[in-house]
This record gives sequence, C-alpha cells and structure tokens, in this order.
Amino acid sequence: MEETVTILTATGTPRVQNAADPGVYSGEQKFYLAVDCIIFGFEDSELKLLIINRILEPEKGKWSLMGGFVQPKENLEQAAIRVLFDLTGLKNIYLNQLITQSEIDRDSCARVFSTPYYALIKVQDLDPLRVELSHAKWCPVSQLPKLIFDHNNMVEIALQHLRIEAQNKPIGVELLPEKFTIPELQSLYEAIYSQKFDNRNFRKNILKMDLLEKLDEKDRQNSRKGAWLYRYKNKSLK
Amino acid sequence: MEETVTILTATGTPRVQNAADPGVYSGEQKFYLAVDCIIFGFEDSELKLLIINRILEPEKGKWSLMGGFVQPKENLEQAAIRVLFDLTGLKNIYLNQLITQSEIDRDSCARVFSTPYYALIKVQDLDPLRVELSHAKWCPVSQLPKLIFDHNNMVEIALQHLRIEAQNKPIGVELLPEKFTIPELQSLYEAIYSQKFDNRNFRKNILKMDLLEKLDEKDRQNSRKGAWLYRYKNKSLK
DNA sequence: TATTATAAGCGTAAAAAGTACGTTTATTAA
DNA sequence: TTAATAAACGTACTTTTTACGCTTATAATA
Repeated sequence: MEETVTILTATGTPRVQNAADPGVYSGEQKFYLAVDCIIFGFEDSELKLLIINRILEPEKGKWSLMGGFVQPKENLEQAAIRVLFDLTGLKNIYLNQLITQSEIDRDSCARVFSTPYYALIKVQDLDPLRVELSHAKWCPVSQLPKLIFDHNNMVEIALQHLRIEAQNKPIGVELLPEKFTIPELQSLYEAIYSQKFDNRNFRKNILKMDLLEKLDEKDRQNSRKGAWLYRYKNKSLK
Repeated sequence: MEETVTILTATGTPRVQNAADPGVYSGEQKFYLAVDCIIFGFEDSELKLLIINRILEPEKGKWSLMGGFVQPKENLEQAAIRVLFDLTGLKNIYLNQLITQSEIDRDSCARVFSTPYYALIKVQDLDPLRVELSHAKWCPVSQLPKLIFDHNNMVEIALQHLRIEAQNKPIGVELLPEKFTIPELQSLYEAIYSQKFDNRNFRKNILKMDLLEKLDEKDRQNSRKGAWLYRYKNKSLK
C-alpha cells in the first residue's frame, strides 16, 4: 500500500494524497481511461456495425465494441486509431469523438472512463478473413445484440451524431465503394435514417450539391436498364 | 517508486505493469482527469464568460476557465456541478458536455485529460460580491484575454455548440431573467451569432414557436413606447 | 421478332419557409 | 403641439421543399 496523507482542498473537501508523489497535482487521484469504437459500415442496403465476441476477460464470450486503454504516449484519437488498426489493419479511418462516458459503475471490473469514437469504413476494404480471426462480425444496426457495459448506449449516441453529420457532410465518401449508383447512395441514406425518400427528389438534391462525378459506366446488378456509376469528386471527408 | 514488471499485450505492445495492483486491468496506466467549465451569461446586450484569475499554482495570476479534478466518487457531470457550485453557489445549472481534450502537453505540469462542460446561467442569479471574492469576472466573449492551456480553444468549441443549440432549443430560458422583452431576446441571439437580424422577422419567428407568454407589463428602459414583457412557458431547458 | 416488366431517370406544379422592407403606434421631452 | 424614436404590425417577393406523373433503356419471355 502507498503511504498517504489527508489534505484539505480549497473548497474544504478533505482529500487523500499520495505522500510519495511530488508533483503539483499530487493530491489528486488518477483513473483508467479507455476508448471504444463504433465502427459503421454499409453493405446489402444495410447499415452495419463491426462488433467483437470477447475472447478475454472481463465479459468473455459476450459481444462488445472494440476498445482499448489509453496509453501514456498517445492522445485519445491516437488511441482510437491504434485500436482500429489492430482490428482492421486500416489507417486513415474517418473518426469522430463522442462524449465521454463516466458513470461510476459502467464497467463491472473497475472505474474506467471511456471516450467513444465512431468510425466510418468501407466494408469492402476489410478482409473478411481478418474479421473472422478477430472474432468480429458485421451486424446490422437494426439487429444488434446486447453489448457489454454501456456500449448499446454509445451506439445510440453515435447513430444520432451520424444522422446529423449525414445532413452536413457527404458521408457516402467514407461508406460506399469508390464507384456507386445514385440508387445505392439513396439506400445508404435510407438505412441511416430508417426512412424512405422520394427517389426523384433525392437524385435532384444530391446532384445539385455538385459533389459527384458521373462515370461512363453502368451497373446492371439491379435493373435491366442499368444505373450510371458515379464517384465523389473529393476522395475523403477530411 | 512503485515496483513494476513489463508485460506483452495482445497487440504486441510492451507495457509497464504495476506489480502490486491485482485487478483485471492492472497492466494499464491511470491518468489525471479534470473538468473545465465554460460559463456563459448575457448582460448589457453582450454574451459573457465567467473566467477566473488564478490565485494558486500552476499558472498563478493568469486567466483561466474554472475547473477541477474529477474525484473518485463522482462522474464527469457531477464534477462539473461541484465545480460550478463552488464558484457560484448555484445548483441546477444547465450543462452540456463537450469533447474531451487529450493532447499530451495540454497542461504544462502533468498529463491531464480535461472534459469541458459549457454552462448557461443568468448573470442576475449570481452575487457580484461572490464573483469578486472568487477572483472571477464576467468578460465579453469578444474581448477574452489569453487563457491558460487550451482553454481558448475550449471556448471556441463551446461557442460553436451554443450556436447550434440556439437553433434547436429555447436557450433564452437559461440566459435571460424571467421577464424580458422581444428586443432583448433578439439582442441575445445577435450576441450569440455576432450578427444582426431583421427585427420584424425575428419577432414573427419567435412568436410563431409558441414558447412565450405575453405579460400585462411593459419595460420602458429603452423606449418611450415601452416593450411588452414576456416569459417562457417552460421554466427551464431540461 | 414483338411484348412485357421494371428500375432508372426526367420534369413540372403546388406548398411552405425564408427574406426584404414600408408603415403605424405609443410615448416623452422639448 | 410637435419632434423623436423604439416597438410593433403587415405584405410582397424569393427560395426551398414536397408531391407526383411520365418516359426510357434493357433483358427475359412469349
């Protein structure tokens, strides 16, 4: 056990101090800090999440978001990038920080603060074998199982943010393959908002934004007529 | 110095472990966690921030946001509520968490993560004597001095969020006195957006929302004719 | 070879929301 | 009585959003 002394803070709250720590903030306590990643993908007209089946304690065998503890030499975003790289082998993933979860009992093992990041990736960029080896799977957002701790809540918050972001930014650039059709893009937005849109108005609005470049190539997977392929003029959201 | 061992993690990263800690996460490091409060108020047609002149090290004598370290038995919001209460004596302050700041060198003394909260309070609810005794002052957002660490950046992020929130929620209910006039409300929005609005359209829009109740009383401070006083139908944003 | 079925794509009209700005009103000080 | 002024009311115009009818290209089928 460390040697401690009790001090009185400016606000009058008594506080236990580590007598051995000589720093300015030595009266203060430290905490575990983690990041958790809400990894969105789009496949088969469905918005999906990459979740993992835990092979280690705690909560072994249960489903969870991919996460990890923050290391001394990294900031939160770097921690999220590392966690994502370890799982997917991908770099340059589009990321956004969400509000930090701090409930005292949120983790059953210890006091852990967790900062969630949501990531947008192209399902096609990810090796299915790697997914399997990581005990991960792509799960439709509408069919999510119970996840550990407060992870389902994090997903809910991420979805709200994704919906807001989809109004302001061309998020398709991070979720669709390089070439895609307008109907495919529409089905992405319909998946994000769980809502059908008028195809004529959708097309009109998206083309008016002048973000897409029409290619000289058609995709005939879904119709005899075939749909023209497009690509984003900018290659990423950043 | 604590006794440590070096372990190899699942991802292959070597990590220093505290040999004395027996918990599931014992190989992980802990960090200082703080909250900082961006306290908005509205007075004299200006959006203001309550900032403090530090009487303690570090950064003694410099201006900063009010902050404090997270304590073991509180979550982030409770920490922010405590910090705000210590400074203002007020409870039930409207609060919103912003994204956590985690740059390694953001605090010159130690590795400290800080989660900013922005607060909306009625300047009138706060005893000016108390403000003075706390070495605090209300400072117009447009005339902020250099604050310590990354506090100016936090203010910028808070402002962006306030502007978005002002579009969706009747934030006036937290920033104005109970009774106020339409021109006063307009000047609040003009202060938040640093932009003038058409008074006829502003009035039309705000009344159409059906949030305000017209009182049988006029305020003659700014005109001979006097402006009708209103109050919000709901007493708070929560 | 002609017909049919269907997703893809084009266009137009009506409704709603947003913007711009002229005029009247209530009051006090001169 | 008049002048000055912030407050308040109203109307026309523009832009955006919404709703929906119709045509087109193509492969499978008769």
